[in-house]
Amino acid sequence: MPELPEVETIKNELLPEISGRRIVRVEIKDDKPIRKSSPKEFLKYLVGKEIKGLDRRGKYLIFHLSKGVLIIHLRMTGVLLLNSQENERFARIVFKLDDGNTIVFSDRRRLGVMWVAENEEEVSIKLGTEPLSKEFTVEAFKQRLQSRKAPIKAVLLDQSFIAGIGNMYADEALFQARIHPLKKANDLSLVKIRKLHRAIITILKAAIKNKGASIDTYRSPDGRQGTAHNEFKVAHRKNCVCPECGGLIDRIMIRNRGSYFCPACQKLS
DNA sequence: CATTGTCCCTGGAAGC
DNA sequence: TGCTTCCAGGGACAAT
Repeated sequence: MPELPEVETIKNELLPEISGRRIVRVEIKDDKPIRKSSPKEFLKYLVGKEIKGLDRRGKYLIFHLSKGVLIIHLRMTGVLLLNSQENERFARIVFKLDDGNTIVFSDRRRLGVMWVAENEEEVSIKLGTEPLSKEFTVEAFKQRLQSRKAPIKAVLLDQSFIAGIGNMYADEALFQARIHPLKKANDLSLVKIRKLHRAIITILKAAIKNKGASIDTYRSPDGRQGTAHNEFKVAHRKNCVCPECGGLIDRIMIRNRGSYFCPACQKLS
């Protein structure tokens, strides 16, 4: 599932290949992903535009065009493949570039979305702090946690609180900080807040270095899997042995999301 | 505003 | 073997 490290990897790998290229054709095999305009208007907006840049904001990809932007969210099973040679059974939208390259948006479960807009403001405005930016300080983190009495796991998944963390990396960060996922956010000690702040940054950076995690269908644009999931200690490891204490990893539901943690290492009290 | 529950979506796994 | 049921979870949305 694409979270911040996966989307960052896609951005890093795609940008040098498509920068300065012009979109010459767009094939819509399935119009479900297209939002906020008709498929016809979507095509008209994109064809002829040059790709000037590519940014990530939270889990969103922002393609900067010669005029306006293309915004893509991959949700659960979306991938962007460059010149895919695979039999693309799940190809939804195909972008053809002026150098012959193609970008294929492929999405097994059809939950991914994309739309064109004048700028990225509508996305930026609703998203919280970027965890890998200078704005993400212990002080600001602590300040904002004070008004949250929900479980810390739920708060980490709130994109308006902090942008880009999803289920996998929230579980990993909480384990590294030894915090129970049900711990109330405004009940964390300063020591725990510092640990969690550090854990979020190190977990995300390590995952980017490993080109993301391929737990489900995730692939980078060259079709390869990431390796970040090989280093997961608790995420998606129910009934596996905790690498720290040898106990069993448990899984509970928090806000309808499976939360993996070590009951022995991550105490609630 | 903060919080929580429901819905979308479908292939693969699990169960019978 | 083949059918049915369940499961995964990001984010929009509504309700409280």
